Amino acid sequence: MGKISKGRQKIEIKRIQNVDYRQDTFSKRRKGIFKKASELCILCGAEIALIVLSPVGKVFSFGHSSVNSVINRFVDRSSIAQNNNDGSAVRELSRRLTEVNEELETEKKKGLMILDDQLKKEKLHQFWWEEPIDKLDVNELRQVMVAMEELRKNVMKRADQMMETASSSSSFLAINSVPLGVIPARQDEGGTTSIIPQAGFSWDFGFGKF
Amino acid sequence: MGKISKGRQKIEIKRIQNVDYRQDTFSKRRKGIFKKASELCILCGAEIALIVLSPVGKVFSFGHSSVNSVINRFVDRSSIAQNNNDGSAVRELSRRLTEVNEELETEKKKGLMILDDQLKKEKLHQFWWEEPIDKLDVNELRQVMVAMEELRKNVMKRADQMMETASSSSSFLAINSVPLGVIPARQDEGGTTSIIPQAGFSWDFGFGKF
DNA sequence: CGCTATTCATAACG
DNA sequence: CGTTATGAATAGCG
Repeated sequence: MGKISKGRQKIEIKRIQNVDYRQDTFSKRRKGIFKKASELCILCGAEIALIVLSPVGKVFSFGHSSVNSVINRFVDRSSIAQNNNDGSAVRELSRRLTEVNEELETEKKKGLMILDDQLKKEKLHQFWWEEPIDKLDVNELRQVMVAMEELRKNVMKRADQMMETASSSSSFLAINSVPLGVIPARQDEGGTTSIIPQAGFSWDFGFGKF
Repeated sequence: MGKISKGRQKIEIKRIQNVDYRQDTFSKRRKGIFKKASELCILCGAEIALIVLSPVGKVFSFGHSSVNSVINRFVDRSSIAQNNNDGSAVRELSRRLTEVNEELETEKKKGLMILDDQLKKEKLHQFWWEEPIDKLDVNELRQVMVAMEELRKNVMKRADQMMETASSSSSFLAINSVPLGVIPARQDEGGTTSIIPQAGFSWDFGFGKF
């Protein structure tokens, strides 16, 4: 009866060469980081947008409140210096319009959704959230809404199942497609003399700690 | 000589009420999640966009390769066909914007009222759900990640420094600000009936594990 | 994937 | 913010 396992071992942070091992690690860590993200949101009321593109092109995202919301704000902030002259203002306006329209639509559907839920609250599991006064809102979804009994724990578990199991059904595709609201950005050429060397990493911390 | 510290204690994942404690936690965890993100990139060659908006509005972001790159792909289909730019058009746009915005507000309030009712019926808790979505772009997501070990360390180190002392220098902002610009969209068939949550939490996992 | 043994991340404190 | 004692996340395997 020796050790059943060597247990966790220290690893060097470098690309994992073995494909299988790499995928396994990807799954585990992806799960972990999403959990961290959600916890940060809940604990500190921060807004987060996390998008992970697996090496094979799968897209995973998490956001509070909504990935788009965070991204939009991120983009707005970054594009301020851009729209001064020419028709950029128009584009910006147009963009906002589309954005808001999109949101309106969502909002409407959401309203209907909520009402509908109330009627058949028996079957569907509805979840609650607390959050003092902030932007309370419900997301709309058109698919299997899996309830998560326990707090985050089960959430993660569920999410994982989803990720692991979910064998696609083309029918979903038509329904949930594009997250609208942001216009593809201009070529990101870091005319910026970034301290951060290439490698394609980019960091952006504002001032202050919070 | 009792214990010098109780050490880490288990905490409930709920909004931290104490402001100071919350900020401290925010800083620590933010640092942690960014580290996790970078590690995931390096270990598995994944591309990540992580944007964190502190409860106070500060923006922190991390991305590989570049936040924009990931975001763009995430929202790629959201292009808007928009070209003309004469005054009348602007006015019209502006008018509609206001119009839609008002409707949005109404809709939101309505939704909130309904939601509020719903919430009163049940015990408040978390509000979680997951949503399926289509595979944004199953195309080539070439995972070109030339992990540079040396560099990585420097980056992390640098990042840490920035996170720790971000308040000191204002030069960082100028240097690392993401050069995002709005660009006239290109035509897109669209046909996208997107149902993207605008608030609350949203999850989006593609199908499959990777 | 599930199970352990370990390394890591951090809640409490000072 | 730096330490310290613990709770968590996970690398290595089955």
